[in-house]
Amino acid sequence: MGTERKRKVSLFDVVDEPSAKIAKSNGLGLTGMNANSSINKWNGRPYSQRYYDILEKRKTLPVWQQKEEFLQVLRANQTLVLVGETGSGKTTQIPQFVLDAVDIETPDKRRKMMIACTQPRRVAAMSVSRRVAEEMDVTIGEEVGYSIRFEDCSSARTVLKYLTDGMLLREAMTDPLLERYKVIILDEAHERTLATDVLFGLLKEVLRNRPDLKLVVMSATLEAEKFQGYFNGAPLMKVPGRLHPVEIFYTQEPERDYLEAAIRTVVQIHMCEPPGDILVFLTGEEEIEDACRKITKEVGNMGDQVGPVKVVPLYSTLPPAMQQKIFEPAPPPVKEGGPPGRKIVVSTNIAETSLTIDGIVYVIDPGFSKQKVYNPRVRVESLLVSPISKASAHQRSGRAGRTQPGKCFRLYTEKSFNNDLQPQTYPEILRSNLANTVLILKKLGIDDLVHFDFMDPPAPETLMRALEVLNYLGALDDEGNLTKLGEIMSEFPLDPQMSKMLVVSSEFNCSNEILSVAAMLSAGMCLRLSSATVLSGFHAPVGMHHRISKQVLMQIVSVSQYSLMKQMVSPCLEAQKAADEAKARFGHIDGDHLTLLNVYHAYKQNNEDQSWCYENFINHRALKAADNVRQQLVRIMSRFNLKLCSTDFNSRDYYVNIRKAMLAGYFMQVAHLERTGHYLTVKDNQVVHLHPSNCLDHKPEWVIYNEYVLTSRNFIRTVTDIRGEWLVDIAPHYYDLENFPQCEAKRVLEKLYRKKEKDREESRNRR
DNA sequence: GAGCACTGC
Repeated sequence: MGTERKRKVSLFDVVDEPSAKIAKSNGLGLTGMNANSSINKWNGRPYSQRYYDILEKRKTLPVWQQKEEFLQVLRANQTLVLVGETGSGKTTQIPQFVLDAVDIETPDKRRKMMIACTQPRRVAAMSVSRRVAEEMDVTIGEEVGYSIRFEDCSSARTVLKYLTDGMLLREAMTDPLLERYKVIILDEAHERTLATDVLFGLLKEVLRNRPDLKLVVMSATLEAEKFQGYFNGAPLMKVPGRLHPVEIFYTQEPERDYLEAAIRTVVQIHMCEPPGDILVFLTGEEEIEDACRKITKEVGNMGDQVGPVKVVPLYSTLPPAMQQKIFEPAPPPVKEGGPPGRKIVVSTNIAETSLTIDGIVYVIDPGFSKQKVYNPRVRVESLLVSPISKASAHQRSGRAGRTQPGKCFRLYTEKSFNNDLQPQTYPEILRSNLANTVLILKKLGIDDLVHFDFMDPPAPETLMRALEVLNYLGALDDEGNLTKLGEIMSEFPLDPQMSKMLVVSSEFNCSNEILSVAAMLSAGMCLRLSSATVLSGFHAPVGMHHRISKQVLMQIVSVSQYSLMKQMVSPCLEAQKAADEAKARFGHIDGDHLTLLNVYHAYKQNNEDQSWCYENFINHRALKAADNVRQQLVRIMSRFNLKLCSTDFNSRDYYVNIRKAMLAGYFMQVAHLERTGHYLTVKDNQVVHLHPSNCLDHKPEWVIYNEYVLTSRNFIRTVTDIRGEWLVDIAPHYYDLENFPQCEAKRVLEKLYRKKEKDREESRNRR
């Protein structure tokens, strides 16, 4: 871990100084250190700077004072770019202005049209619409509503609808000209989600075909000119934010170990700075839990010369009940008149945009985050710890100024900030597997992907890969046109492989079961039931003994058990027992997919009972989510008259059919066990290892896998045993030996093809 | 035998 962090930090030019020396002068052993001298180090820096230019802000009027100007510009233009920092009130105000400005009746006066305001996140769509409904004094779901997956809170009377960007994209699939809308507002456009980027290109075309439609693009400052350029020089309006000034500090030298530096900075702030809570940005769960422990320990070591602290971790996979802790107040002084307490939140990027914590005065920004990257050559998405962008750093520092003037400590040099950080985070569309996106584009009628007007065009190789995958799946024909199958597949909110598996499952007489497997996978379930999972607590580095494996916490243990287990003195044995029991109960030796199916069946057989879940180490919340997904998938299946059916459970084919149906979707994600004892992915010939979380009791010759995870090694996770014969039966077009790299798997396949040929001849002769 | 940033449909 330590060495890895060093490697990451070296992305900023690290001074070649032994880490020991740094640790000695600035290290964690702060006891007895002169507090004031350490704080002066940053207070006295000549290069500390105020980031927000307050004078410039005064030049711009607040959003509610610019209404008339806004209405004029909107009336005169089809597209308008509106720039506003967090706290400008644009998300609630602008849609209400629009409502006043435009005639929402169709020209023939026969029906009303709506104003759509998109948000990247469900919670935002919901909470903002509620607030606006309240401001307008209407009932939510009536004139003002929202629409998110699983929940449509709108009616025939709705004129202003908040919805997620993904939802609007789905709507476009059935209503290509978005004819029910008069104005579309794309909010938080600077976040550049996949859906927002597709909507950009799509809306640009729709605007040409619908002169009556208007588009408002709302974004934070930094990329406004780019949006303006993209939308043919649309006028740009600015509204100021209402953030307090935040003072930015940089380190004089690059930090060798950002985790250590972050902890040191927390302790220094706590010793020397006035009251106010601290927010620390780190990259992932493990790092965060580690930091929390170390901070608690460090502060504890200092005794009662400093105030008490409440250290709170925050990341998305934390149960909601635990996430709530970030809103609890800082602890009171230990004794009356003693030093005040402080809340310290250690968080992933989730606190950068999705979650807002009031009362934060100090932000510590080490300059890194985990980012998704896609390698089209091996078709793998992975997470990489990378330096953040300037925009992201700006966003992070802004978190310090929500309630009062704040300070942000950047654990990198000002030179690094200026020279090394790229201005913007790469948009998601440049970092993702686009198979699903291409399928949606095709369904939207975009035939020429190469000339589609992407704001940032993806790499041609990524598009080629996506087209290739869709062609192998039968969603596109050889000319790249959407097939009937592809059309059905595009309706499922799933990856193309999974949609394919589902659509063909009726033919394998197991659609009921495949629905459950798909729902479980889609709800993010990958059960880790092996005892080794739990045992990791023992094998963890010194100081981590009391830590329970996160898999146990999140995947098989319910929320209420989480707090319980955190308090246990030696939870490892308990957790191991729990996992062993769970595995004994639900594990299926043929694979993890089937184990997921077992868990789902058991859950249903026990009437979705919460206490049953608790007793059986099942995460009730996750199962409920899976059930929700399943219902949605069933509705889509019925819409296309896809039969819901099962093989007799007592039949030998029950599991065989399920495995075959899975293969029909996942034939491109197969690995073969070589004589060396290693697995090689088929065709790509990547060496991979079965993730130790798997439930198999043997190493099958062929496996399908759901995920390819690049971490310390190349792992395939959620794997199921399949048979070589099925490959040549179910996906001969992919297992076409003419077009196959030389390898052991090829020789085995050759044999299988010969055998198949022989069998065919024999049966012919018998006739 | 290991370790999943964050969304969304």
